[in-house]
Amino acid sequence: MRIVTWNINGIKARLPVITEWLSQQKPDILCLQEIKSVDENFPREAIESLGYNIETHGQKGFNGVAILSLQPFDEVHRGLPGNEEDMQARLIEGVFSTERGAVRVCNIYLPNGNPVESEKFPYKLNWMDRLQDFVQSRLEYEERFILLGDFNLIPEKIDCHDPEAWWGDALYRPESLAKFRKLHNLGLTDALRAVTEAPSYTFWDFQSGAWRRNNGVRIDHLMLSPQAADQLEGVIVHKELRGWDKPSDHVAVEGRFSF
DNA sequence: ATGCCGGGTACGACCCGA
Repeated sequence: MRIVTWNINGIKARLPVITEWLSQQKPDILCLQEIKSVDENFPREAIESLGYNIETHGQKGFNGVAILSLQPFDEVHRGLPGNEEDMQARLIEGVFSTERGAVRVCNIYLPNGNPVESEKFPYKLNWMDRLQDFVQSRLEYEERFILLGDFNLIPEKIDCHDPEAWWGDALYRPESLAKFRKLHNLGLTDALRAVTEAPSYTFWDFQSGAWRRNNGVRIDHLMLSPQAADQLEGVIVHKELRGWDKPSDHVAVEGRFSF
């Protein structure tokens, strides 16, 4: 099974790129972040005509996540528990059947958190606390569980073209990384790091010629339960997508599994 | 280093991203 995460920075603007890429690659599951669309306006027909089932969790203007799957969904869950006041659409989870039981795919758009002095940074940290509780409860199922998406977290120095410049940013500072380590230490495997020690950026800013200068960061991740990690066959960062016409600033990251 | 880019809303700037 091929399972992909991709922050597409607006479904409306990115529809031509997405349909072209789906036609070429035909992944089993494509998880999108930043659809920037309400559910009613998601361009379902263009994607359904390629054979995909679609579940969305959108909101007006910002955020929003979706899962596209060749296989039908057994279950769908929307939203991160733990704060009834939080209206931001940043999590959708799908459960799928295989011959050997369930695969649970949880797609997240973790808050950016900048500027650090604003209310956005404590919101990020609080969101990560809630995610910690959610993932801990999910791992109790002892299933093939994949937590993937735009984490807005730079795990290590190697994941950043210019660590000194980024240090202190909400994506790369002690409070953020402490919570990321805590999540990791629940027993999750960082899929990309399980297969390579090489720098493997997933985001290049639109500004300042970041792509041309390879000034990138790795912030899009697949984190695997032990049951999923045992069946990991490889990870592909689809870097070429950043060079397409009208690209997202993020590229797709694919995990290949033997289930 | 912020808002140089790019998308969204809504139609003229302003919000947001990382």
